Amino acid sequence: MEVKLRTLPTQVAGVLISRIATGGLTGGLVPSEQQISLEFAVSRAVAREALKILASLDMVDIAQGRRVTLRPAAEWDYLSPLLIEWIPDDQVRQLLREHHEARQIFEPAIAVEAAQRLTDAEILRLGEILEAMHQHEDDPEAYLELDLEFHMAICRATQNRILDRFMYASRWWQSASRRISNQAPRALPLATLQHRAIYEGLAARDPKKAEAAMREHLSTNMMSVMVDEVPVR
Amino acid sequence: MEVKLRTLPTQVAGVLISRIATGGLTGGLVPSEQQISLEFAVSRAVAREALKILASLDMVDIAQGRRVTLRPAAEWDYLSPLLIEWIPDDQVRQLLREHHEARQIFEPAIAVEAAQRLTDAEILRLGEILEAMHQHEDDPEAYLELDLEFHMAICRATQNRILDRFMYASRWWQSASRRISNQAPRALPLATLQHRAIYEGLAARDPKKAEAAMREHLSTNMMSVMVDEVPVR
DNA sequence: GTGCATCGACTTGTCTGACAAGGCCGTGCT
DNA sequence: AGCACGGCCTTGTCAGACAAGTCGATGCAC
Repeated sequence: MEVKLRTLPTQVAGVLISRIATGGLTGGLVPSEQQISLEFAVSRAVAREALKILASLDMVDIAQGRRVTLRPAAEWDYLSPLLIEWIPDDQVRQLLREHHEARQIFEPAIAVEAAQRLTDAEILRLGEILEAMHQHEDDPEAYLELDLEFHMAICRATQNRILDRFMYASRWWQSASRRISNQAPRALPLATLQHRAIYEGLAARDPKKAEAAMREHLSTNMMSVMVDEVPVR
Repeated sequence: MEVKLRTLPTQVAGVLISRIATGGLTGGLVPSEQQISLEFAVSRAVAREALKILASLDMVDIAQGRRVTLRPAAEWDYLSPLLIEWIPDDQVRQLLREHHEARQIFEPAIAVEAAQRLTDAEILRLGEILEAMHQHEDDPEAYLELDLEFHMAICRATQNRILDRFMYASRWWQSASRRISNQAPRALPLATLQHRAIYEGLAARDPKKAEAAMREHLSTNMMSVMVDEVPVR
């Protein structure tokens, strides 16, 4: 019995991604639609969609008449789960650190903005999520979902769609980061305490307090993320 | 004579985007591949690719058997030029402000990180760009390119691919923002002065000085971006 | 009446083959 | 040496077909 996990183009794109990311391209050339079609025994339509996926990750350029060209690795979309899934573990580990550094930059700033703008309804909602987190401290997966929702809700309260987009686009890294830090002993109850501190700063509409609580929370997570022994996925 | 500006799927996607963004969908339902194919007189393959584009903007969900469903507007990719191009001007104007706010958060932080990490070669390169900017103060388009390159180079120096991605992904907004602020009288020579200050902070590897110069630069730009009369594109 | 299985209509996924349109490069002419 | 042309390869678009999955309505059994 065969389980169909993904569509064909996604699978093909995955192989191409890993081949590109590890430098396994014949002559450094991205294969053409026809070459892909032949090698993977799929129709040209599927090969075509696979290449479109690579293009959407900013990994290649596609133009009529010209063959598909590789783009600089510095510009690839390292926020996409599909890309992350197919690059080597050590790169993922390093990216995880980089993401955490980025998070330390904008999450405290987001807390500051949110503290100045959030509505009573949003405060109420945060309180609910916080309570639910407390209730689910024995269920890591449920806790993780609530944790993400908590941080997203704060970001949403900034009324800034650009910040929101950054946050949303990086949610794979947010999940990965928490999955790791939640492995520490008594991590969940401690996290609840820290989230409560953030909540209180926000509920008091005190930017400084919210920011400080957020920094405190992030520095706890950092320790887990920096450890090399933990599997990244 | 007809000029072909874009591929067919892109054009169709554009119309669908504007229809979705302005609430002009019949019954709130995203049309199916066949409906699109009939309405726009294109093949199903083109209709299909158009929908894939919408999906890549996080505007819709696609799954076999189910018809295409609309996703919440809060999660759309407001960094994509294609999406921006097809939403109303007042939204673009508002998003421009939001982008500037986001920029005020991470660009100073990037300056801090860069000041601690950049190599001699990178300092040299920044100096070259700065000099080129000075030379092109009478050519707004060329100046804009150099300006973007200057800021990208600083971000690149942080050695953080997540930050880099944010910066790269938001380059449409970076361009738009500068195109506006460069309309002010004597904007370019003033900008060169401010960039020189940033450069000097970085070259001295002085995080505080680089950060302060960056903030100064951003606050000048802010004034232009906040003015309502200037066309956003 | 309620619950469930079945069927049919509709949707997206994949395949095949064909031609159009555009870019690249070597040939051969000037 | 330079340029125009033409073949070859590439991506873009079209058409029609069948597979596979979802959803709701129908109708049967209880």
